[in-house]
Amino acid sequence: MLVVDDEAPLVRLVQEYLRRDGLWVEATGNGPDAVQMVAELEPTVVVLDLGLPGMDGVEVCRRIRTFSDCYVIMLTARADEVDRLIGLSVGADDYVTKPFSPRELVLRVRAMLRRSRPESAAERHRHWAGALMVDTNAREVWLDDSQVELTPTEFELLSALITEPGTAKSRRELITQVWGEEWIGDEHLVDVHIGNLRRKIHDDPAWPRFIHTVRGVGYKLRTGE
Amino acid sequence: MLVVDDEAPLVRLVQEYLRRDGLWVEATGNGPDAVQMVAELEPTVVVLDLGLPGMDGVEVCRRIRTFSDCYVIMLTARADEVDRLIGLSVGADDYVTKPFSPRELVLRVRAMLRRSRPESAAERHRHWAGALMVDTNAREVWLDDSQVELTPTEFELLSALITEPGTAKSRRELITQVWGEEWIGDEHLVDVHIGNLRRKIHDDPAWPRFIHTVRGVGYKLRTGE
DNA sequence: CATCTTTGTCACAATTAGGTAACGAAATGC
DNA sequence: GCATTTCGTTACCTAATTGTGACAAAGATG
Repeated sequence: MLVVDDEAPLVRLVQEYLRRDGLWVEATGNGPDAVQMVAELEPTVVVLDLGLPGMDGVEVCRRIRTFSDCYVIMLTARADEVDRLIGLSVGADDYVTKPFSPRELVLRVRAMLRRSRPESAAERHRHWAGALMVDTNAREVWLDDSQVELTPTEFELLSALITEPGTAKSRRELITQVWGEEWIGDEHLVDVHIGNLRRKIHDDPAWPRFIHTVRGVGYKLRTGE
Repeated sequence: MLVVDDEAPLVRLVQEYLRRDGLWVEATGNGPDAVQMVAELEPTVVVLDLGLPGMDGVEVCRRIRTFSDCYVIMLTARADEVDRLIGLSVGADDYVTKPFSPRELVLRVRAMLRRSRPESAAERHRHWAGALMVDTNAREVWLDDSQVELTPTEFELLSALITEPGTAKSRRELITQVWGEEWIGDEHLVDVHIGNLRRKIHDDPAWPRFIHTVRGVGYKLRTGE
């Protein structure tokens, strides 16, 4: 995702909006740089201002089109310019006239991204530890083909352990990951939740299949059986 | 969805209406580009003006018909031309005479999209979760062979859930998808609409077939029964 | 074995989260 | 312009979740 515009405040606004949407946004203010960056970064979508200093937006778009088939959204100050652009068949995929609402732009960008990969976002985040599986997308935990119901805290705790299997995690680390950085309270709380968790996944602390106690430190989730 | 007309304001108006209806709309003002775009974008429906500069709308339609079986809606300025067109069997599927109300056009387009071959264009617009089916083109929801009437908000909410089945969605994610980025208000609103939705699809929160509550996070739509 | 430290378990009260109904405002349809 | 639908908010109720403290059990130390 690349934004090309010489008005810095506008760029910041757009960046802010798109980043909040979880997109990575690069930006530049002049045409030649833009072409260069498209070549190097291979963005999926380029938002391009028509009135750039140095190199015209139309020219930038044409150059980009010689080597890339990324989506290009043109920004233009005057509505009647859109007609001209369409007539010229510059190669842009969409047009937005200034002033525009950031929301509108975000919607268009998202529409582009949707088109670019119809079936990609469905990737799953699953972790296995022997017979135990944690699906962080569905927020489900399965043990031997049957689902285990966990509370939010228990789920986060187990996730924290299973994302780095075999690694011993201190109580403080676990608290930071599950309760957050600035949580204050007794670290003993971790023990209680580990206890509840163990009961639900039928894990015996004296003979653990999954959650092993690391004395003096904390806990670890051991891969394999 | 492609609109071909050389009157820019009209095109923008139509785009605005159709986009508000959740459709993706491309546009061009001349015939050769239109043929090109139909080939590349493979739209389900093409709205085509009869009086185009360069290439006649009839000719454009004929060319399109040589390689595509998309629906074509013809726009014509004079009502008596319609008869001539029908006589010539140009290959258009519907005719609208100018001046027309944008609403009328939207209705016709939607009718086309409803009719569109199930195995060609519509596949990505239909989502199943067991006995529940959501058709985002027709904006219809079916449950066990009978249609369920939903309000716009309910429909969007269900769509947001069913497009990523099995994935837990936070209230904020759902709000962003249904109400938009910058919506401010209580996230609890989601709960209320989920409640209404559940009643309409006969889903019991205590024993859900479709919409499952993910405590501490939000909701997810679970595929399978 | 005696003692100290660390870990596991239990019960309980406070809090939070989710479901539902009701209601006025806004939008929509006729 | 009126009737109806839809929407966002609020309030209330129930049930689940959570942190704490007390105490038992297990492990380490010498």
